Amino acid sequence: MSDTHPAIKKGRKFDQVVEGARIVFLRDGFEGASVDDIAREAGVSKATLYSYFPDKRVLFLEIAAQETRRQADAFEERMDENLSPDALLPNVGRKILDFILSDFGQAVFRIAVSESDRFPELGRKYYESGPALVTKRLSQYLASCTARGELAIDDIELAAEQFAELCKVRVQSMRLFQACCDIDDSEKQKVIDGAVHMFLCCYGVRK
Amino acid sequence: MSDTHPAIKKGRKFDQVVEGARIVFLRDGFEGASVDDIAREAGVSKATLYSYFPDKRVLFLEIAAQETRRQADAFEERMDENLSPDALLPNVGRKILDFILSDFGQAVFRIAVSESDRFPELGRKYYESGPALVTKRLSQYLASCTARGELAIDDIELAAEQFAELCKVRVQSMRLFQACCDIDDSEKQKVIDGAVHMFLCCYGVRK
DNA sequence: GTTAAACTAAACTGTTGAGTTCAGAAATGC
DNA sequence: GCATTTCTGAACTCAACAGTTTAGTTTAAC
Repeated sequence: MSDTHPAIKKGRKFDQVVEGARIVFLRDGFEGASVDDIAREAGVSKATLYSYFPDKRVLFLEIAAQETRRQADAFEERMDENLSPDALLPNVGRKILDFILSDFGQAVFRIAVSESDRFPELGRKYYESGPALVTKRLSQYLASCTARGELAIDDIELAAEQFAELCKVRVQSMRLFQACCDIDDSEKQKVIDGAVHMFLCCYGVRK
Repeated sequence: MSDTHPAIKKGRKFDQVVEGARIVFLRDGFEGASVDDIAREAGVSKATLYSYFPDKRVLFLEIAAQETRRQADAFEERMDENLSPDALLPNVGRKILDFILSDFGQAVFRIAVSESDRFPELGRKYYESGPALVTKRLSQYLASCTARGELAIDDIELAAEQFAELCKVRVQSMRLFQACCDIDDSEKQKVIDGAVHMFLCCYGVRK
């Protein structure tokens, strides 16, 4: 059996369908997206679309699962545990912040918030593959710093979540609610510096 | 002219309509809510509803405006500027956290996130009457502390936003994405204590 | 008790969108 | 070439929902 791919798919336009759905769902949400829109965006007939997916709901869940995986990939890289906090935290902060502000990060967040009522699993998966994953990786790093005596942290998981949260200051809601034109680089840097400074102030060991 | 009320309303069931719309919109969002649902919930006929509001959109905006006002009221009380930070901040933290976790706070946030694309003004109003208002009040207080020499803060607005953000640690996303059964009181207290401790660590003056 | 305003219930219109069907065209395998 | 699978497109069903209309009922003011 020369099956290269898992199982279910069996047509040449499968990927087109998925890609079209991705674009439209991320742009318009579940209700907002119409199947006709998706088919048009995918350059595919409705019948073809329905030959792959039994209904809109299943298609949506497929996309959502795929996107949470994609989200997880963006954070899966292990951090260099040997770097000192004041060298590594700014990079981590920048990465978190850039993700939050990216079109992709915004879209996924918006979808997760507004559809996690209709699809309870979606909210949990988003959380696991996003915020929870970040703080897990960060916790591991902070633990090794603490072990080395570079940081003095009591509740490591709380500390990790605090740092991640501090990186969202100002920018998250501003972007989310279009409360401001846009966030320039110096603004971002201010937030990251603030987060790192506050964190090290609290958990850093005096030299 | 013995007009007691502004202008537009002119029937006895006006308040019922608004109340019904409030319940259904906050529960189901704009698309999710049907006008028939609202009329049923309000105990009113559809014709009556349409005698007050020209269409669903206007009704929604009315509710949204009302709810952002309600949200603002929850934070409008001025803080006692004479209290020391370690006495006042825990109370502020508790208030923020309780609001975030309340059904009302959750519902309004969810609506703001998912409908601020369809109704651009809504997002901004939500932001102004919620997060922005909190940090504004908090900034005033922090400024007076700094003036008294009780705190040493460089960028006051940033500090205010940092404190508010620290109060959302863990609980905000957990509740939002139903990632955990529920948040008990000791958990809340841990988050607040963590926020206050971190904040004072960074901005408190050494005694 | 009369009258006018507010309200009701239910049927109606028009639209939109999910999902189906099918006759035929295009690609693919051999 | 020929056969099979995949895809098309357009027309279709069906249900939900926004908004309207109407004939008739309730409320309340005087």
